Amino acid sequence: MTSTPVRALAHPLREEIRLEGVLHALSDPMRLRVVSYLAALGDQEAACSDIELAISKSTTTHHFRVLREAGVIRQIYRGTAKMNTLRREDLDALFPHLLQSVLGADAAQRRRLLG
Amino acid sequence: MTSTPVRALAHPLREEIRLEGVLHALSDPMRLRVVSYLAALGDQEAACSDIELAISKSTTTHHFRVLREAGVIRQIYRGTAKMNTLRREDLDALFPHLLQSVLGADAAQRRRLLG
DNA sequence: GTCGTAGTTTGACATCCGTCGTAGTACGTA
DNA sequence: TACGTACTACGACGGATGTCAAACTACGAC
Repeated sequence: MTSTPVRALAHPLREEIRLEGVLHALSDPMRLRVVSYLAALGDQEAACSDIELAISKSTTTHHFRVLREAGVIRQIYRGTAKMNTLRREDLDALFPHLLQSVLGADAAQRRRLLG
Repeated sequence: MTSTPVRALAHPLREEIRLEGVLHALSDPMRLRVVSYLAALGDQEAACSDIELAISKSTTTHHFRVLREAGVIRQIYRGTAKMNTLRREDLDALFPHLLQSVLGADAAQRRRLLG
């Protein structure tokens, strides 16, 4: 077979993504850090373990799933790793500038609280 | 006395407002409707009862309090009514364009799901 | 086949959340 | 003072949430 789709992951279609779900997904500090990290990578993929969150593995899994089910990130398996990317195109099409302004707000707050 | 500040309500200072709190406050459909309603009014105040939500009075009180404590709205008593306004200036200063893009996203989703 | 790495699943736990109804408080007006 | 309006406070309830530890699965490399 050519690249059997093993261990497929459920993602909402673009039209199934809901604003409330996206906002809720982004309202957790850990998840916001993940999204900010992924945004900084551009199109490059990141494994779940690439992002340093001071929480257990199972909690990490949980947060990534919330982000995926809200339609914020896309996840695919590559060997033993699970790679993540932001669904920028889908989010921008549905909610123009939303992601950008949330990321900007996050950066602003970080600067404000730590700088 | 000249306008004794009876029944004062606690509001977070601008610098106490947190992005996660704002996003969480906005991630509930009822609260998003309130914010959208207030935004449409501009600087004009609205009483809690002006907004038609199909929920009980106590739940309405709860949602307005969440919005106030997150720093999204300002509430003051005027006689028996409690008037609400968006804290646009504070939010725009902290998180430029965030409110605008969330409101735009909300409008877009409404159009998409109902139009 | 064995091992290590990466992530999942399950179950538990405390907390928070959205909701309600009932009873209560504050205020304006008659 | 009595009444109606507008909102609050309290207590309850079911369900979601964030967290963990322990046991498990999938994959690549040796």
